[in-house]
Amino acid sequence: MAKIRPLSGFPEWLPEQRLVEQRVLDEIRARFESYGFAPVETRSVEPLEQLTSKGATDKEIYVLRRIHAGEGDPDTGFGLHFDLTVPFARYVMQHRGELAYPFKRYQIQRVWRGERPQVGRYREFTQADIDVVDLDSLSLSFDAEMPRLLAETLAALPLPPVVTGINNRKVLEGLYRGIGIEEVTPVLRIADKLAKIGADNVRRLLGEECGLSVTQADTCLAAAQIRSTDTSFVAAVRALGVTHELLDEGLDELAFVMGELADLPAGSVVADLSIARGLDYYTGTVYEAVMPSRPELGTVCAGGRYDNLVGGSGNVRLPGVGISIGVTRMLAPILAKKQLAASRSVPTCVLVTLPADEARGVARDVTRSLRARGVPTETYHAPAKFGKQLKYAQKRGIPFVWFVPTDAAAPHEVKDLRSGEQIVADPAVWSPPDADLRPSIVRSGAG
RNA sequence: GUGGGUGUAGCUCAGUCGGUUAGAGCGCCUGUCUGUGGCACAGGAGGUCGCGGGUUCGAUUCCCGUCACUCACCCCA
Repeated sequence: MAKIRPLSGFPEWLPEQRLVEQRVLDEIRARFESYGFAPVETRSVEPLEQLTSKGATDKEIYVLRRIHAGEGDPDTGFGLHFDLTVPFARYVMQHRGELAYPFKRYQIQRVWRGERPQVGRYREFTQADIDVVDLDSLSLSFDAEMPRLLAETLAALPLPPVVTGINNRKVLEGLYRGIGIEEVTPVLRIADKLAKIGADNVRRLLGEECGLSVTQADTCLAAAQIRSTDTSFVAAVRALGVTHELLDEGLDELAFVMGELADLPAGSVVADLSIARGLDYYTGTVYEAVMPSRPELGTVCAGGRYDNLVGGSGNVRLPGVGISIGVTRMLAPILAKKQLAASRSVPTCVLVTLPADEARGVARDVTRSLRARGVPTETYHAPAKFGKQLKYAQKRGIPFVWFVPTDAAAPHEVKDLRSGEQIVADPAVWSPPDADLRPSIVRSGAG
């Protein structure tokens, strides 16, 4: 029998950690719904051709296979989804006649990637996605709604601050074409690495790997270094002296988005012209969010506009824009280091003690009464010394212990385990302070 | 997929220059403090030293392989 060990890249949590994750997921869902996004859940698997088309080719996909399949038998042709956007595109196509447009949906599910795990990189993790799709054309105002909702959601979470960088593919593509670059994609990839490898390396690689002239490389580098928290990036790009139709279009779009977000708290969004987002299906606005205090985590949220992901055949055209929150990436390192934990390992707020078997009836009545008032309550399972029952509550962090009377004449009492204070209480009316009703999230240590 | 590091108790780690019953701290369980927890003290459970093979009288220790974990590259939430 093999030893029981954790599986790398498949994080699991103790209850006091899972409680934090659940709270975060609840908060995200509430924010998504406050903007009117409708809930959707898709199946965990998609046909492999669905997963491998759409330009997302180099994702490591887990393939489904029956254990009793024969040696030469093919697999089932299904794979676990590696994101929520591709399944969503399939979902929209499948139900396109039944949905109301623009269709706004949110989807919070696990996804799987068969990559080598590392810090902040997992093989099974949770994403929280919002997307909007519309028929034929999609209003640019949704490009601005995404980072707004994202910023609001992240600000409400018990996590370090997150900055969302915004760019527009058309700006870079137009700019590159405007200076005579034919092969845009490899230039995008290298420019995207600016933050990681630095300006000198970007300049060198643009020359070595893309064959750019010194002036071309300098222009690309200068563009990638443009950042602004308002619309002033437009002037900075214009100053490069490049003109191209696509560039103008991209600048207009990005300026609109940044203008729409001008009221957000300072530092929550920034126009960052180095962001390219790999070579996926994005066609316009792109987003990439990072935690400045945890740069090693990399991108914690990402997304963008895709005009051709949904549809692509016939006359059906469903452009979309969306963003994905990397819940596991943001949370897992913090949970693992116990920098955030729940104040108790169980939801229980009150433990009703059981002094003797004859008291079961009374204990049950007290428990029921508390539960009816919304207080998570459990009864100790067997008559035992109070010391043992108190310890049961203590170890789980349950804040209150209820003592049923040992003789009919005596009053009920409730004890606050933290202060040690014990008071006479009426089971029909006593309630804990609101703050103690549910486990709270506690920060500890540095970070 | 490529390269480096590491595998001893639930956790963090000692240790064995190859030699009888493999250790510590924390955690866990029990008891004592006349049915009210935390503290203290006393006791206890828990390990085929990752797995397979080789060398040897003898391997947890040395060698090879393998798997797992981990770090970096690639790529990404």
